Amino acid sequence: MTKLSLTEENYLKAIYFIGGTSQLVNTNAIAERLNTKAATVTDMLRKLKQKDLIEYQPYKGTRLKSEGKIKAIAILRKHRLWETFLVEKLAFGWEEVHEIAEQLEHIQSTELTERLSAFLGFPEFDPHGDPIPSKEGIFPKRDNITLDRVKPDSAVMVQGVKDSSTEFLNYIAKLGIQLGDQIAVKSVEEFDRSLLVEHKNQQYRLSALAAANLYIKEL
Amino acid sequence: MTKLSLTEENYLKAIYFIGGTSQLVNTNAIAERLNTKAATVTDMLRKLKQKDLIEYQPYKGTRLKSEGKIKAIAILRKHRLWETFLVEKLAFGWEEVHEIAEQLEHIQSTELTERLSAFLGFPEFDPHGDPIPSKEGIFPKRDNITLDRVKPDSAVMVQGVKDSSTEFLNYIAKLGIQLGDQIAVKSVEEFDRSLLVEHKNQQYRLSALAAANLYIKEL
DNA sequence: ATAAAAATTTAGGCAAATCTAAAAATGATT
DNA sequence: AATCATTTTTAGATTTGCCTAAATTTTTAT
Repeated sequence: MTKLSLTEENYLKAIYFIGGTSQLVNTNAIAERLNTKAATVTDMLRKLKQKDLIEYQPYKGTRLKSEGKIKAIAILRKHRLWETFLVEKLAFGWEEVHEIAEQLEHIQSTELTERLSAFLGFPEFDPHGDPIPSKEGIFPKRDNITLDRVKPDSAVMVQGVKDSSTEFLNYIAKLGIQLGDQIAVKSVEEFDRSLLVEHKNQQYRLSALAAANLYIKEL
Repeated sequence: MTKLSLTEENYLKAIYFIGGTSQLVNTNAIAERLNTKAATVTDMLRKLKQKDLIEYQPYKGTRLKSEGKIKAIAILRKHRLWETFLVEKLAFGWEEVHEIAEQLEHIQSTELTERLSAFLGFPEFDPHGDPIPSKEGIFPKRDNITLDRVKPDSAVMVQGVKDSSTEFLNYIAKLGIQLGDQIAVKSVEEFDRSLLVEHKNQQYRLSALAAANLYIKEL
């Protein structure tokens, strides 16, 4: 129930993204993700432990405790709701929204979060296709098939991206791939498992890596 | 162009609210508004002066310089746009929104601000009836205020009608409303934004639609 | 198994924003 | 014009989040 500082929230979020809700997370991994130094992370881990938000044994790593998980998931919920708002209501491109959502996710008001969710029609997935946890912290189910799992000659619809780095988003933006698009897989190259696909009446080749980062639904 | 800290922004805003764009503002007045101590304010004033955002002579008070004015007005613009969003899109009551808007006003993204404004239909007044400065920092003229933009407990004079259909003119004639009449707004109903007004020693209720079509001047 | 490498923590400091208490400047009053 | 009250600033600390450099622990490799 204690109100966390913006920095504390970002640490919880980082631990959550690296290790999820159960895996041990290294100090250096956190430092790298937050562009800070290991020594700084150690300081903060001691503080978060004292607030009972994380488990932490010096030299052994850290993981979220239940209070920490709740906080981290609540921030994620806000982040994805705001991204949905930015894309669906303000017509931002889905590559542009992350930075702004990073700020908006720290706004403190559960009332606001819930009204925003209602305004957006209680969305379960954000514009990247990532699941939006409910206010109780439950994630909606989804078929997690990626494009690289698909047999040749199948038609699929793009449901989301796994890798939401700017690089990847830019890449697929360049190809013109958007949520809801249909893609037909023509063939798969034995050698490097790259795919020959047909998309918007064009044929081109997608690397295995790119395909592995596109969530799809088979049609 | 320099990015200001949240605290610096709040100081500029406070100076703006107390002294507007030209009046000298006392250290104590700022301390009171920000619930802080005079000594703290002195420190910050020295810092803001160094950044050339304010004029400041020890013991003499402070006032905004042009850069400071621009920043303060930009924050005000964001605050009022967000309030409009919260009330009009998320159906908050207009008493509840201030605290949330205080947080949202610090989100850094001009792109976001401008798209929000567009999404709201380029509003010129917020739900309290306060003017929303343009992105160039220009305040809209108050001439075109309609009765629905007015705060409760304000007295106004009828200056004209927006809708000049026979139906509307007949309606206000039936109520006995004429140009130059004084109307006092007693309260605004949350539910449908209808107004309880006092006019010619009578109290009655006006719909939000009727109020939106009456141009008024605040007294 | 032991030394080298890597990861992590400790120690000591710095900047921002805050505070209290004391000193200084201003202004108001006789 | 001298004093007293008020306002403001200065001085010295504190907290938070961050840093570098040195010390320590863990892991890896000979």
